[in-house]
Amino acid sequence: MSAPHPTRQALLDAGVRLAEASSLANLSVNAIVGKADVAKGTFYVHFADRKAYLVALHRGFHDDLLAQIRVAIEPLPPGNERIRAGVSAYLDGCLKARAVKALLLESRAEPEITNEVQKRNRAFSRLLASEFEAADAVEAAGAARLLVATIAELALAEAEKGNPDQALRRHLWRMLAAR
Amino acid sequence: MSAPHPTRQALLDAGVRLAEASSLANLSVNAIVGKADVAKGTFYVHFADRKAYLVALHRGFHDDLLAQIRVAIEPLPPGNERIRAGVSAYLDGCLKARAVKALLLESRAEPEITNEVQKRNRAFSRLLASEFEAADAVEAAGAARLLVATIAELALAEAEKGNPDQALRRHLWRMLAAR
DNA sequence: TGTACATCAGTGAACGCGCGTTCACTGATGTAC
DNA sequence: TGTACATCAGTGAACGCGCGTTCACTGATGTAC
Repeated sequence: MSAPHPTRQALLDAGVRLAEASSLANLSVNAIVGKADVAKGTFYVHFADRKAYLVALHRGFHDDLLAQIRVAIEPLPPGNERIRAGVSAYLDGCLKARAVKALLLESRAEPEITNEVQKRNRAFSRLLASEFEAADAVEAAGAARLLVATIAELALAEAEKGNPDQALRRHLWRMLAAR
Repeated sequence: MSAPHPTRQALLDAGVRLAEASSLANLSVNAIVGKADVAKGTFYVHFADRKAYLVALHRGFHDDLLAQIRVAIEPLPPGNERIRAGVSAYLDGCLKARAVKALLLESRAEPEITNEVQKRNRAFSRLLASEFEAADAVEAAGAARLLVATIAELALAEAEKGNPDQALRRHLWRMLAAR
C-alpha cells in the first residue's frame, strides 16, 4: 500500500468532511476544491473526472470498514459470536465515520457509482454468507443479502441518532440467529 | 377524492414513465414537459416548483401501495397470515410499478423529499408494528423498522429481477416470524 | 559549478451546457347585462 | 343575441446560475553534460 499523493489525499479528505456536513448532492467539484484549498484545475490533475473521484471516495470508506471487520473477527473461532463481532465492527465503524449517511445511502442514487456500491454490498454479503455453516449455499447467500440490507439500515438509524441503538441491535441478533 | 386536473395528471404520469426508464436524477423539468408534451411554463401552472412535483409523485406512489395493502389484509383475521398477505401486497405492488427503483431508492438522496420518504416509511412501520401482538410496544416498533428496510430491499431485488423471488420471500417470512 | 532541458503538480480564467424559474402574453370559456 | 369583461390553463422565449471540464501557463525540482 504505497503512500498516496498528499494533494490527492487532501481532496479525498475534503470530500469526507463535506459529506459529513451535508449530502452527496453538494459534493460539487467547486465545493471540494474550496474545502481542500486548491485550484479547480488541481482536481483534474489527480482525478479523471468527478465520477472517478466519487468512486475513489467510496472505495476508501469501504476498505477501511472491511479492514476493521477483519481485525475484529480474526481472533475468533467460527460461530455466532464471531458473526456478531464482525457486524458490531461494521456498525461501530459506521458510527465513527460521520459521512456514512451520504456515502452509504445517497450515493446509491448517483448512477455513476451504483456499480461500485453493489460490488461492495455483494462483498459484504459473501463475507457474511461464508460465516453461516449452511448446508445450502444458495439459501445462505439469499439470507445474507437481506441481512446486509438490514445492517445498513441499522447503521443509518444509528448515524442519525449519533450513538449505538442497543434495542435495534438486539433485534438484529435475533434476525441473524433466525436467518 | 376529487378528480385531478388532466394536465397535472399527465405531468405526473410522464414522471412515472421517466422514472421507469431511467433514474430520478434524469427527472428534469425539461424531460418531464417533453414527455408530457406541454410547454415548460405549464409545469409551473400546476406545481410550485420541482420539489413540490417530486413530493406529489411520491405521495401518489405510496398512496396506491397503501391502498393495495389495505384491500389485501382487510378480510383476514389478525395473525401471521394477515402479515404475510400485507407484505406480499406491498411486494407485488412494487413489482407492478416499474418506477419503484427510482422512487423507492434514489429519491432518498434528494434532500427535498427525504422527509416525505421517512414519513411514509414510518407509516409502514407503524402499520406492521400494529400487527404484532407485542407485549412491549417499543420492541415491536424497533423490529418493524428493521423489517420495513428489509422488505424495501427485497422489493428492489425483485424490481431488478423482474419477478417474485420466492427464496428471498421465504427468508423474509422466517425473519418476520423471528422478529 | 553552471547551463540547458525535462518533468510534473499546481493554477485560474474561460468555455459551453443544461438546469430551474420567470413573465408578458394568448386564447378559449364562462358570466353579466 | 350581442358586447364587455373576468378567469385561468397554457405558451415559449429569456433569464441568471452553477456546474464539470479544458487549457495555456507557472514554477519548483530533478537530470545531463
